[in-house]
Amino acid sequence: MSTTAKVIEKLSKKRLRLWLQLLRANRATENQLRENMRLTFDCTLPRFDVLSALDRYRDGLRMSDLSAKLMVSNGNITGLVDRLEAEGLARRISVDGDRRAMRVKLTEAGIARFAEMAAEHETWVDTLFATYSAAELDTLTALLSRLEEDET
Amino acid sequence: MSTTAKVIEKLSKKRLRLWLQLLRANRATENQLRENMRLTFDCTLPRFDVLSALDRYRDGLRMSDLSAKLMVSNGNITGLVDRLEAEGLARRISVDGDRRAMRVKLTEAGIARFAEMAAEHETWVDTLFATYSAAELDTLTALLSRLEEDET
DNA sequence: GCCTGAAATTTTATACTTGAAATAAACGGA
DNA sequence: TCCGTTTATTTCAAGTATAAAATTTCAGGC
Repeated sequence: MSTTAKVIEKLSKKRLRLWLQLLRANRATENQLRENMRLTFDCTLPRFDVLSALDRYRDGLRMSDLSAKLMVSNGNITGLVDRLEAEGLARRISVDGDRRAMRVKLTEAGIARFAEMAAEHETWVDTLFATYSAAELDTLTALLSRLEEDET
Repeated sequence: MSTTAKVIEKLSKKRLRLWLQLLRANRATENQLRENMRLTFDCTLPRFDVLSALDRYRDGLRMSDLSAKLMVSNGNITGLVDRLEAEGLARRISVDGDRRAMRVKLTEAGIARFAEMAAEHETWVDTLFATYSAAELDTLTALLSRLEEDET
């Protein structure tokens, strides 16, 4: 095998190794946060994610904005918002000028609930990512941001 | 606010930012791979993950080994192995000396099928992670491996 | 004003996932 | 041996997720 081929092969192995590591890192973190969220707030991670997006956009978000931001399917968002509405944490508001669309907003209860959750959530993340220095955090974040390009 | 408090606050924000970025990177990658896997092989990512683990351990793995390695629940593995058995790609073999346990192994068809998939999968990963240099791949992998410590 | 195609959301079927309960077998003393 | 505990797996109910089809509405050309 040529020297070039060996380098390419090695790169390929390194890429695969990184992908598996990324998967494991994500799963380990999600498993911890899921458990904390369930035990402390009787809430799931997907619901927290929706609340988090809605908290950042207090004017509300379209269903399709939510699915784009969270990178999940439309049908998935429909179900999640249904449950959050049933819990009284969010509500659908019709958009005037477009009767197809829906704007989803946090209720007052939703805002308050999310604030509690976010505070605890931050401490959990602090613990889970405690081993990283500021420089390492920046490095990791910058490198990972390259993976975001969606090519649909 | 004291200088120390500011530094802590900044670290906390950086950690949260990293976690969100990790989530997005993982989701973007999984979404791409899932689509490729479905269109090319009519297969899901979870099934591929199980096949991959079984391919590495040709002597077979216990159900509980599979759930530990893939970091998913026992019940989840039961369903996945059920489907892989129905497809003829894996089989359960009783463990002698312990009638509670099951050893799961790839069938010949499973070995062949996984080989095809793995080859294509590697090219997809090559594409998705193409922007990283060898050094960056190593850095990322090393940094992410710190998140794996399960504290159950 | 009508038609055609695109857009926003929901519905449906199926699969994945969890946590908890159930089952069954192994194990370790008294 | 018997009993209580632990271990391995499955079952179950509920929630999460996707892809594809269905609905409803919009928007532009004619």
